[in-house]
Amino acid sequence: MGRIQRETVAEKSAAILRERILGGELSPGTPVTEDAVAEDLGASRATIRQALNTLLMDGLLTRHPATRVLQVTTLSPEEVRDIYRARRFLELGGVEAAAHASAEQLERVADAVRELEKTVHSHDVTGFVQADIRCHVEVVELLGSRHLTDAHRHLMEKLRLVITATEQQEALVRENLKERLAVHKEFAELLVAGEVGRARANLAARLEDAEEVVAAEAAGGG
Amino acid sequence: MGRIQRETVAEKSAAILRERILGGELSPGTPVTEDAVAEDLGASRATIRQALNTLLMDGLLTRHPATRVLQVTTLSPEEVRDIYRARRFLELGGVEAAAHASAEQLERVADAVRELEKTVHSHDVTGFVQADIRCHVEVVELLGSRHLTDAHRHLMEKLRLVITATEQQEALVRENLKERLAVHKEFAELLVAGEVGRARANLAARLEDAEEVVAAEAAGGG
Amino acid sequence: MGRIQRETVAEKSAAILRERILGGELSPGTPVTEDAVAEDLGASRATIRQALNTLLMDGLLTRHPATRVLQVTTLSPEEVRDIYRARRFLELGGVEAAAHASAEQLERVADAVRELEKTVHSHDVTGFVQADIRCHVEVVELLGSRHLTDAHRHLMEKLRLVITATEQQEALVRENLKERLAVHKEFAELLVAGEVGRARANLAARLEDAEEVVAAEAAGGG
Amino acid sequence: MGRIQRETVAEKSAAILRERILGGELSPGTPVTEDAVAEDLGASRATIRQALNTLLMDGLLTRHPATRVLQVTTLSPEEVRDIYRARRFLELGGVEAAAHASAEQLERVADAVRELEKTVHSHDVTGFVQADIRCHVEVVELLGSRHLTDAHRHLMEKLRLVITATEQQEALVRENLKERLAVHKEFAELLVAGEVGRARANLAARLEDAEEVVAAEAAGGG
DNA sequence: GTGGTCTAGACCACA
DNA sequence: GTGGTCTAGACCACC
Repeated sequence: MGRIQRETVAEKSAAILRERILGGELSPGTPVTEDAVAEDLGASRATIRQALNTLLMDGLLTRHPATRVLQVTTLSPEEVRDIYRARRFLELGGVEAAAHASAEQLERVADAVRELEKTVHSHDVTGFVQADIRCHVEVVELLGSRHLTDAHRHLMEKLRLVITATEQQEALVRENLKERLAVHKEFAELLVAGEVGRARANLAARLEDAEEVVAAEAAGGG
Repeated sequence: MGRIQRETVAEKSAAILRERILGGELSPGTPVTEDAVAEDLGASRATIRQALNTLLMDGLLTRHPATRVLQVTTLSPEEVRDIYRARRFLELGGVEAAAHASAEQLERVADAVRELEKTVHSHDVTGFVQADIRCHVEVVELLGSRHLTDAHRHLMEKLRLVITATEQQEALVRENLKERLAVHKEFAELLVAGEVGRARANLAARLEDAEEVVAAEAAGGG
Repeated sequence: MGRIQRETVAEKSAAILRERILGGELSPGTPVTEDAVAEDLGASRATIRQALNTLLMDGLLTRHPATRVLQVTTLSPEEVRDIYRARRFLELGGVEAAAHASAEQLERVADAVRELEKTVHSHDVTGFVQADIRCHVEVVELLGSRHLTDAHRHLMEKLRLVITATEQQEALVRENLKERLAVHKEFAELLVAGEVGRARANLAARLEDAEEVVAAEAAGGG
Repeated sequence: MGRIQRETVAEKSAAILRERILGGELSPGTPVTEDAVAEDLGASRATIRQALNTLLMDGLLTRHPATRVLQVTTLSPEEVRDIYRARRFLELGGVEAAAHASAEQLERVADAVRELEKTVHSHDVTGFVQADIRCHVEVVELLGSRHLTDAHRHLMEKLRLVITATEQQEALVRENLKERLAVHKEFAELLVAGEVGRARANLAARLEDAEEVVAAEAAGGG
């Protein structure tokens, strides 16, 4: 725990930019030039280049084919739906796997939900979103493959591009926070109780709703 | 039509190195230093750095924790099994999805098998391996999500690290080439016929066998 | 070994256009405008301009004096005869030089003929034309000056403008492929045997025949 | 004759630079950057780029393989000898062709020599060099192929890279101007008289001498 | 509509 | 930091 963590300037830069993008500070479509970033972060262009490359491969940045200029990725509705198809497959697969999961594994899902509950009580919307994500991640963990959870984490990150915290959405979220918590709790209970079919239905319904909201957002923003 | 596409020196370098690694020219554990590669490929260190970073993120290179020197990734048996868990999930999921797939989609799987057949007739072992991979890729395509097929492609590439074409293996492969083709053909027929259950069993058995072989190889090589 | 080499978009564009012209895809007289090419190849006008300039200086494109529009060069019969005068001088000079050439050099000519033989056996007409050209190039190589071989290569390329692979010609070529091979083989043997006079006569006759055919073609096509 | 000749800025720029290089104003090895030239000549970089490209293809500029920076070409002694091999072949071939040349054609050679004589009388060294070149060009003209004379002109231009007017050379040239004129006159007379063999010897001797001088110069300069 | 010219801005690579 | 490379978008001139 007390271990020193070396982190290169490039990695730090990438992390900062990632946060800015996913936090909505840099909205989709914004051009991102090496020079500007280098000056802004006070690093050399070569270093920034590396950082941008990381984000490019993560899909957070996209290169304009002609000008080669980088810009914050704009997710098309079609791509959002593709991601949801993938999520559905991975997460529902996780639910299915719950039937053979150890009690310890299931407990981690339940724990994620409890964490979600805390954020509701403290009216912490940002925390809610993170905890919500963790709830989904833990379900995929049930599949027992690091490679699959990595792929899933990647999908979730990409989605954050479009779920950027607009004020309206925040307000909207606040409205139904409790409602959503209830659904999550029900889901966790079903899972622990071994009621795979009903847990599956619960999750599927949630994903379907979310897909529509996010796809609409992507269509509107694009 | 004849659209031109640019490829930077860094991309070219990465592609060359990737081919060397996956082709077994650079075997797992081989240290890879910026200087050496830079001189070898006739590019500057900064450029090579970028290329190596790409491969690092692809998992083809690993950084030695102590010396920070890059080396060709050595897959542990445990990691091989993790990859196979992921493959099993994705590919068997693809089989399941075949029930709702269009005739056109199923045709692509059948086509991949036909291509495999050709390589057997022309005794093209290298081609066989590639066609074999394509057979599996096409099954995952049935899931209809680019993100999932990308993830799968990534897994397959990593596996090539350990399935490197040793002469012994080639000989071994030659032995049972026809046998393996027969299994593939049966699989394709079952899939097209809508016999999901039996197709699933066919594929599951193949994956299980392969996992044991590859995991053993990884244990031996490491 | 695996040294990387860069190729600019302009160079790539020039190469593509050259191939289209020499391959007969763009026939003599066809107008070539910057805009059209730029859009077709997906490059900017400035870049394409550079590529077109290269081809202009190579003589593959000609600028219409009035409209200043570029068009694929149409070789006049007179120009064809000029080229053949030059070829005759260079190639017959090469034959003369064979008297003082090393065995190794002569072997390269013989090798070119052997390559020609292969293409006949495999009924590869395209390959035949290329190998035929190489036979002539190797003779000029005997002169031992890179500048002369460059000039010769340039002539051969220009001729390809009018020897474009029309189907009729292909058929015609197929007819006398073996016959032409025989003459080539005899030539190589004479050369290696040091029979300069007879080798000279052999080559001179071939060039004279070819000149008539090509000049007629140029007269007809123009 | 009174026709208007449009000349693009790029062409003009190329001509100016060519003159600077061949006139020794820019000596071999001097780096030539787009920016500097653009500012110097008052044209845009795109335009200059085109001009530089022309000179690059003419062999007057060379691109440093690593840095891609252009610099005035430095001729190696080996390349000088290659050029002389080519010149020997072309010019001696021209002499040979004199046997079948028209009186009018031979007259042009004689005229070139007369022009040379004038420059000697007016002590015009620069003019002497130009007239000297014309004497050689006219001989190649006897071959009757524009393509060959073009190739020859190209060789002569490249040589001017190393025959740059150093003061010492100028002095040296002044010394033997008359002597060289005498040899030229003898050559023209032999040619007109149909004494091909002796004309050939005359020219061959001159070329051999020149080759040694120039190759030595190239070795010294490099 | 085609070509010639130019500006402005960015990326790419080397050193 | 320098230099090469490329794009985008504009203006003018000519037929």
